[in-house]
Amino acid sequence: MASETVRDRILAAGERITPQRDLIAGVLETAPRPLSASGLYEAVARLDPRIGRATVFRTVAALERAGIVEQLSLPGERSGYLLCATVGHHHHLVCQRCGKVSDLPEETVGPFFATIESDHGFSVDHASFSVYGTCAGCSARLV
Amino acid sequence: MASETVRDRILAAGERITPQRDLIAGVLETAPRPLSASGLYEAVARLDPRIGRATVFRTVAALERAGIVEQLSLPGERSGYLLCATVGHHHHLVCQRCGKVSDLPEETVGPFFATIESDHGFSVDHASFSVYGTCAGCSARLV
DNA sequence: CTACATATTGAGAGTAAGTATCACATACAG
DNA sequence: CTGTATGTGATACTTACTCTCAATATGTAG
Repeated sequence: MASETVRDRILAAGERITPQRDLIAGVLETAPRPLSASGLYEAVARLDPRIGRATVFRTVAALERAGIVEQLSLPGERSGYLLCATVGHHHHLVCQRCGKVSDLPEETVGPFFATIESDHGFSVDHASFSVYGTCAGCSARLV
Repeated sequence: MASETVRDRILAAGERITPQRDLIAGVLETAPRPLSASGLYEAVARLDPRIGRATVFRTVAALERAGIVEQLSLPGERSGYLLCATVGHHHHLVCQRCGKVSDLPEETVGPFFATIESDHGFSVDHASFSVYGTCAGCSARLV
């Protein structure tokens, strides 16, 4: 099901399907947490060592264009690639205990941007950010 | 004044002052917008070509430790180094027209984090983000 | 003022992420 | 099934850091 969905989303975005893209999307799909560039490349190479480095980056770029993958980047850390369930632009909550990344819906972010516009006269165009902390599941486990 | 303040802030953080650090802090201080790694290195080299690459990065790291510099990073873009007026952790509003970066005060961000905690059961530890758009000044100029 | 322990520097090599190039291969529209 | 636009792999290159190490400078204690 999920695999078919990713295929559909790639096609819907006007991108071609190739075995390499299928494989790379599959790796991202099964990863429990964001993969670094080298982590992704190694995981892909383990499944098919003939896939080149450039193809991995090109595929990630294609998946980003299709809105399927997002790149997380944080100062001082290597950036990570993440397959997103939510369509379109959105933000992330990253749990520092379990590494799980969940999507932050527009409803939560919208009022915040509205505040910025009214308080600072700053017209928000876009923002891409991740909030780090402890997810509900991990909090419960810590009681 | 500003230079003295930066010196004080470096010392207060328990970091040593060296001519190189003074010079690099000065470059960041006069930069109107965030400097990329290479931009910073080139600007520094123009003032003193004997300063090594490693020193520039080490100094930036020391200034980050002292809370004087923040690194902006955005997916798909080179990260930028920025001298911050505000002490402590904070966030930025980046104007896409004039490049000006202003600080986003805790008062604006706090309620947003509170919403995340109450709506998602997600305990926020930290977040470092930049919001892109058009600042009040540029908006006025566009009327 | 001097000496010393400790931190910092510069040079240069090394690593990781990502991009460019180009001949060859393949997806998919017609 | 054929043609063409697009994708692929190999490889070289660029940018952004990081590491090492001998030489040097900082700030403190005497």
